[in-house]
Amino acid sequence: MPKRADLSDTLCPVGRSAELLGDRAVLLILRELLFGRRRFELIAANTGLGPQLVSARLKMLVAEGVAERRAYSERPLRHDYWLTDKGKALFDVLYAMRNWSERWAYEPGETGDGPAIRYVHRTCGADVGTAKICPRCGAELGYGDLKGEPSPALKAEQVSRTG
Amino acid sequence: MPKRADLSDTLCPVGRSAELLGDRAVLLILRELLFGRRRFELIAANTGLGPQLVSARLKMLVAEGVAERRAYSERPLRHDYWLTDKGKALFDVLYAMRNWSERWAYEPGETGDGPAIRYVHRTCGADVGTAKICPRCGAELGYGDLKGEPSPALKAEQVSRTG
DNA sequence: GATAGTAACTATGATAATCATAGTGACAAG
DNA sequence: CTTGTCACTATGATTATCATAGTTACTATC
Repeated sequence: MPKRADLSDTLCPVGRSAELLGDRAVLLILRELLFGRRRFELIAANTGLGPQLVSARLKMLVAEGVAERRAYSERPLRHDYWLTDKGKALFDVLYAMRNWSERWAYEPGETGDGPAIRYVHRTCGADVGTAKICPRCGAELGYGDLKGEPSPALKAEQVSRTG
Repeated sequence: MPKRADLSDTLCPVGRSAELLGDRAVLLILRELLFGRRRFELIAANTGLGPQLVSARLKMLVAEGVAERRAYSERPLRHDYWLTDKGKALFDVLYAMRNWSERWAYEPGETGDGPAIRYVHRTCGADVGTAKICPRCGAELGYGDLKGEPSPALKAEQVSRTG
């Protein structure tokens, strides 16, 4: 490829975020970080991305202020990656993607019985389905408000990736 | 590049949609289609993408059932592209991207005074800001419910692209 | 104290996606 | 019959991505 066209100077808000989010590797890494998987090797294993690509994208996310690199051990020196507030706010985007997929991206019965991931509202316990606001208590649903439970089939897939 | 890793068989809903949406060109084309710009040349001009890429992505969107190719003129034969219901449902994702950008992706004052795009709820007239549900009437906000008004600066940018 | 293990990366070469630019086909208008 | 429009396709250079292997720095085990 040639150098990718630069949209970072467009004023369009979709164009701006597309510069960051219009990249499979970035989306997959964000998924891992949002699920609380912070370690390099775990991210690489779960996403199936090569270490070089993971490394490059994590550097980019740090440079963009979306993630933060922290030492979690001094001896031996080890680092992991945490989302900043700017990064946590991307939950809404990935949640919208998840909702779209649950509705449109599976063949009937492909995920077993229910959704691929069941989300429960932490504060009231309701299964939110694919709603944007909690169907029981009406609260908005953002980062940290939901507890995700993968279906047995998805859980099996995740285990097979991490070994 | 090598063949891009295929995620279309993953059960993870984010992974599945990432296969489609983790691509700058796709996001930009969807933006155009959601804004009602259906003609090939207009899409190419507004996105800044080359015709080959636009052509390839539109074919893919049609193959995925996200868009539809229709003849809008018989003589001369001319085609344009319309979103299907599956495509219209992606509004939620792009709207979440827009909301994130409005909050996190601009320097202070960069868009002038207000947001880069002001959204008004069609049925009640409220300026929704960056809310997920209408702050006045409480309705959920989906495809077709909002009227977007670009800021003067963004409008100028759009005009400069299309000539 | 030499070997094996762990975690976070970096290096290398092959492959293919992207870009810039130019060109095509079918028709309409002047 | 030349120019213009619109939806594309063709070509070659560039470069991002993948697969695989290697590196660094330390710990744990034999």
